[in-house]
Order: sequence, then structure tokens, then C-alpha cells
Amino acid sequence: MSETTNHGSVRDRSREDIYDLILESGGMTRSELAEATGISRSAVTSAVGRLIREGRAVESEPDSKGPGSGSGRPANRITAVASGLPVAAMDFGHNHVWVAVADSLGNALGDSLTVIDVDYNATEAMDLAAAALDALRHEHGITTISNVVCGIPGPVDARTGLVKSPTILSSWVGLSPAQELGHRLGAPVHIENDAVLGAHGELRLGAGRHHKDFLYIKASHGIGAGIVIGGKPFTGSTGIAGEIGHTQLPNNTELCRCGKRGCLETVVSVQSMRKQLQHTHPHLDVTQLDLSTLDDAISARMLNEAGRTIGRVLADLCNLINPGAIIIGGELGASGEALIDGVRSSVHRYAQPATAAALEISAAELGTRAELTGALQLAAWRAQR
Amino acid sequence: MSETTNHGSVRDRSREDIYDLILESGGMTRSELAEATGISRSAVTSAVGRLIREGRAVESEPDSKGPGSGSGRPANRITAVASGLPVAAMDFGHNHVWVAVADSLGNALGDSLTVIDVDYNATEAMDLAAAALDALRHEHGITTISNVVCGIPGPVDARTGLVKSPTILSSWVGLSPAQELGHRLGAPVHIENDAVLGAHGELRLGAGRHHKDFLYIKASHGIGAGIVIGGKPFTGSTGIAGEIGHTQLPNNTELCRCGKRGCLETVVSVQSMRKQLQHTHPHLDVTQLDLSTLDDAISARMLNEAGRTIGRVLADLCNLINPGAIIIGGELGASGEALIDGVRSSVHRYAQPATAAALEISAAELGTRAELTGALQLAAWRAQR
DNA sequence: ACGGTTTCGTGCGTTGACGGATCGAAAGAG
DNA sequence: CTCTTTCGATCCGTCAACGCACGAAACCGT
Repeated sequence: MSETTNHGSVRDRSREDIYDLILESGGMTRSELAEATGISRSAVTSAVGRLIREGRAVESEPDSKGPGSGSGRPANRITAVASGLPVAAMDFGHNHVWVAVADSLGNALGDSLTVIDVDYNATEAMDLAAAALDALRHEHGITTISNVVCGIPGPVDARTGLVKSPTILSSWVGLSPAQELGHRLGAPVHIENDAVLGAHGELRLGAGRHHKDFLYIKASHGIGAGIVIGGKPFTGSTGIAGEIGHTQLPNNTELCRCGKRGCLETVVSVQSMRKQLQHTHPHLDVTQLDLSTLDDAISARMLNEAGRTIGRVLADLCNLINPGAIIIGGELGASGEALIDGVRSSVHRYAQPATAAALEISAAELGTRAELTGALQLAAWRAQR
Repeated sequence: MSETTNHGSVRDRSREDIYDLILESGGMTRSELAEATGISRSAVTSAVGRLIREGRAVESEPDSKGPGSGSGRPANRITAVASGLPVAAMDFGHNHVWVAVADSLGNALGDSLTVIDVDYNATEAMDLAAAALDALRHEHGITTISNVVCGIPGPVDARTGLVKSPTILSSWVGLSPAQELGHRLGAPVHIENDAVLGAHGELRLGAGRHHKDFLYIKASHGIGAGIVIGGKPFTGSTGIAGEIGHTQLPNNTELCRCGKRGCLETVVSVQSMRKQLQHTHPHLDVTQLDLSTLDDAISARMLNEAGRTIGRVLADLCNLINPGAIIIGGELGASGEALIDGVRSSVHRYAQPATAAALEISAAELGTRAELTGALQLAAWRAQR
């Protein structure tokens, strides 16, 4: 069953398959392509030849020569070339907007971070983001952008493009940021949950590269999950999968903004960490504190405990979908090994032994840039459709 | 990306795609095939012509004629023909073995149910199952079986084929039933978790036909889940996804066979229902009672409460994967609307509103035959590889 | 009753992708 | 320096896919 969007005819399917492969892997030899696609080397050669003639790919030098690299003639590496228009990405957080531009393959050219209260006024935040992107465009001499992907820390309905409740950005609920930003930028804008984008980034360029099925957890001001199944991001039947921040914890009655009590987000979040730090470290200014700079035993224990709380929720979810990895991103994921260790110990304690044994738990390789990177990758991919 | 197992070359890919489509859908017109595959009608015609010449498909009469059926020439329906060897299935339960034979398309020819204590002695149960299948074969004049799929109510490691712990069948843990049954039957045997098979059955012939993403819950002596994502069963990175029976419930300390306390299975299962019924209905013999025959208010309330307990666990899982449907199977799923209503009310209460709104919750259309039917379907599919 | 419309099925010529075979090129191994 | 191994390029026979045109089989309106 060809799930690919047959743009045109099926005759070019193999060539597009090959192009997708060299695009996603970032360089393969003809033999590897023949192996991966199952078509003959001669067919691969002709397809690659056409891609090169069309300027969509280039042939680079063989990477490893010299004794010990195996006998036989070394293979040349085929690489995709950035021939199309640049793309852009936006990452809206609780109190920042992070915008970036990239070439048509999604390789970042530059980015700029603006600190504002994004939640206070959605329209103003979007104006500011559009202005920041304009400035970045001029800085890099870019006139036209073909595609923009924009991450929102909340559920996005895939059919309507509307921001659903509950989300960190309560003033955004019911808005259609794709339309509004599309007007401002004059380019097609796709809105996506930020955890899904983080999963995308780690899948292509991070800790998820060697996993077919994994969970990406964005643990920041809220907690969301991005799911990768079979090597592809999965967003559910209506696009709002991954809403794990409002799982109810036993023995916890704190009121959540979603109206329920005892949600995971009320216990584990950047805000709650800062609140606790204010008690344990009264001399610190915690309002803009980078959690990864902490290295004392007390905060390590605090972060470890936060990780254990997350891990308890993740354990049940892992029993359901049996992932190959869990990748923790967001500010809490970047805070250090203490939190990751907490997740590990809790998952191993509460999940089925066989499930836990097959599970790698790690921090996001791309750190807090995972969402932005994934958005650029997704924008580059979407620009070619 | 061609995920299909390229058996041979890619030149026949479209024809095999078409064959898979008419196989899984059970009859499509040429135009529908052209629409679904994206290739032209003339190419479909030639591929279909070759399938018919090869005896793998037949052309049946147009299904709906007469006024009101839309104008234009009615389309003929292309159906796959059972040309290969028959297949078989086995469904091991807590105290029964259910075996069946089907033609090469998975259409059931006959089945037989044997009541024994399957858990007591795994080897004996397999001997008995093999004997029952042999009897069924002779009854239908079948000499050779090409493929057998066998359902087990417990986790099955996809790589090793071993039964993992915890499972209802504790004496089976560590065994490799695929090998043992393969010796007895002289045919390739594939072992699969029974909830996965139930999901397969409902996906092809039941309530999952019109859903791409759903959860099938087998609620019987244990509780397991089968996951369908993107129209395909998903079994996790090591094949043991769906183990939701040992999710810990708050405020519940009953000891479970898995060693933990407060597992879902200890509260909701056929055994616990029977135990409760023994108290409320002292005159009944509950040991072999069919739960679907109950129609009094007391047992309805009891089943409703059981449904609510299941629903509470499912709510968190739905927030993660945002499925389009939940299908409840097993003996408890077939017990009536009271339990289903309990699941509904609990999911709507504890899941995110947007997630719950996009969710259809229903009983398995195939009832307790879902697992057996799915096993036959899967066996037919596997026989063609 | 009879065209008009719509949709389905099919035959045909052209295109070009696939697969197999062959040969040369570029490296390492002995 | 020769042998082996692997990769790349080329040629050619085959055949799937496309587009188009035409006929077939139904419904619909007058």
C-alpha cells in the first residue's frame, strides 16, 4: 500500500523514494540505495543520474579510503542539494518566541530568540514573531520563504488547525494561528504541537535516529509527548495525541488550570521547580534561572524526584505501546542526568520488566533546540509537496 | 518508502498492491482501485486482467443496479479467489482451546471449542489443540494447511517467539509454542498475543473497519489491549505492547499474580465478576455462567462499575494516543451495554474533552469470536508471503 | 421511445523505468 | 605487479504505466 501522496504519477515513485532516502539519511551510496529500495543498481544509477541532472542531488567524494576500509572500489556518496526556497520555523513557548530560517533541506541558517510573555496577548505575540522572522530574513538576504512550521505548546486539532484546551497558552484557545501567521508572512504556515516537533527533530538528527518507535517527552512549563511509530510521527486520529500532562497522580490534590486536581503538570514543571528552588536556595534569583547550571546535591535530589514522578506516569504508557526509547526534552530534559535517572528508576520499577528491559531512556541530544530543529526539518519536508 | 516486503522485484508492486486491496477490502471496483492506488484505470484494468488470468481474482456482477443507484454504467466488483491452501487458527484461553480452519482468504470453514484447564499443563494443552485441529481437518477433507496463527492471552516477544511474564498462563512462560506446535502440525505456526488478534479481526471484519487508529480491549480473565495505528496492528518495538492489565489503580491493595498490588486485572476480570455474583446471586452456579445472559439490575450495576474502572485506565491512554475508537471484546465486552456504558462515562469524565469527543466506544462486533477471526485473517495474509 | 449524460471497460501507441549482462575503473591484498 | 573485490557506466530487451479515444451499459429527462 503506497501511503505516499502520489503527486503526479506512480512512474516517478522509485526516484522520489530514492530522493527521500538521501534526504532523510543525509548521504547514501548507490549500492546502499539499491539495497534499501530493493531495485537494481542499474535502475538506481539511472534515477540518481536524473536527480543529478535536475540539480536535486550531487555526488561527493568517497568518504573513507585507505587500508582497512575493506577491499574493492570505494563508493561515492550521493547527497541532496538545497535547490529550493528557504524555509522557516517558529517555536512559541510560555515566555519566548524562537524563530529560525533554514535552506530548503532544513539546515539551519540562523535563529533569534525573543523573550516576551507569549500568553498575555496572542495577537501581539504573533506580530512580534512575524517581525522577528522578517528581521532574520533580511539579515540572511532571503526574499521568499516557501514554508513555515510553527510549534505551539498545546494540542492542535489536525483537521481545523485550532488550538484546543487545555494549554499553557490559554489566550490562544480557539485561535487559528495558521491563518493569522499566514497573512502576516505571506507563506503557508503549518501549526503543530511542539512535542511532536521535538520528536521530529530527535527522529531525524538526535537520539531517535536509530529507533523506529519512541516517545519524546517535552518537559518544560507543561508536559507533552510526541509519539514516533514505525519511524513516522503519529499525532492521533484528530491530531491531539500526546496530552499526558493532565494525567492524575494519586495522593495529590493541587488544582490545575485544566480544572482537575492532581495533574502531573502541577507537580512537575519549570514553575514548580523554581518555586521549590526558591525555598531551598533563598539567595538565588530563580525567575530566569537556567536549571542545567545547578550542580548541588539538593537540587539534584529535587530534579531526581521530579523525574521519578514523570517516570511513574510513563511506565503505564510504556506498557501500552512498548517503545524502544524515551527521549526527555524541554528545559527539564536538559537539566542534567539527575532527572533522567529519576525517570529511569521509576520506569523500571513500575513498568513490566520485559518492557523496561527493551527501553533506552535518555535526554534529548538536541537539547532545547529539538523543537526548533524538528520544525525546520518538517518545513523542509512539507515544502517539497 | 516501500515498507512492503519486496518479494522479487518492484515491477509487480502495483499488481500486488491491487491484490492486497481487494483481499483486505473484500471486493472493489476498478475505478475504486484506480482511485486508491493513484494509477490510471487502464493500468488497473491490465493488472486486474492479469490477476484474473492467473486465477487469483474473479469479476462478479455489479452489486447495486436500479434507479437511485446513480447514473452511469455500474461497475463490476473484483474479488479475490481462494486459490491457495487452507489456513488454521488456535485461540488459547484460560480454560479453553478454540481451533478453526479457513480457506486461503481467511473465510472460516469450521471451528471447534474444547474446554480444558489450559494453564495446568502447557504441553498437554498443545497436544489437545493439535488433536482438535487434526479432527477438524479430516472433517473438512483438508490434507495440508499452509499456515497457522495461534493466540495466547499473554505477551509474546516478537523476536524470540517466547511467552513472557506476566500472563494468565503461568506454566507457559518461557516456552516457544511456535516451535512446539509447528512440530505437531507440520506447518509454520505464528504466535501472537490474543488482543492483537482481536484487534486484527475487528479491523478487517468488525467495528474497526472504518477507523484508522483504535484500541481493542480484550477483557476476559485478564485485560489486554491490541493497538491499531494507521490501519495496521502495532505490537511495539519488541512485540509486547498492550500490557495494560497491570496498571495500578489508586486505593486498591489486592495482590496480583504479577507480584504487585492493586492491578486492574485483580479488580476487573471474569473471575472477580463471578466472585461478586456469588455473593449477590447465591442460588446461581457461577462457575460456567455466561455473563451476557444476566439481565437484572444488580448485575448490570456491577458490570457498569467494572466498565468504569476500565475506563479510568483507558482515559489516560487515550490522552496519549488519541484513538478514533475503543472496541471492547472478550467475555466482559460481550456481556452487554451496561459495561460499555461504564467505560463511556468514565472515559468522558477522565480524558481530555477534545479527546473523548473524537472517540467511539463500542462492544466488539464479532463478540468473543474476534480473536479467532483475526487469527484466521492473519494466517491467510501470512500464507501469501 | 429516444437521445443526452454519466460512468465504466478496453484497445492501442508511446514513453521510460526496470533488470540483467557486460565492461572498465578504482581501490586493497598478497 | 597481479589478483580480487567492489563500484560505476552503458546498452538493450521487456514490460508497466500513461493518455487518449471509443464502445458499452446504465440512468435521466422530455
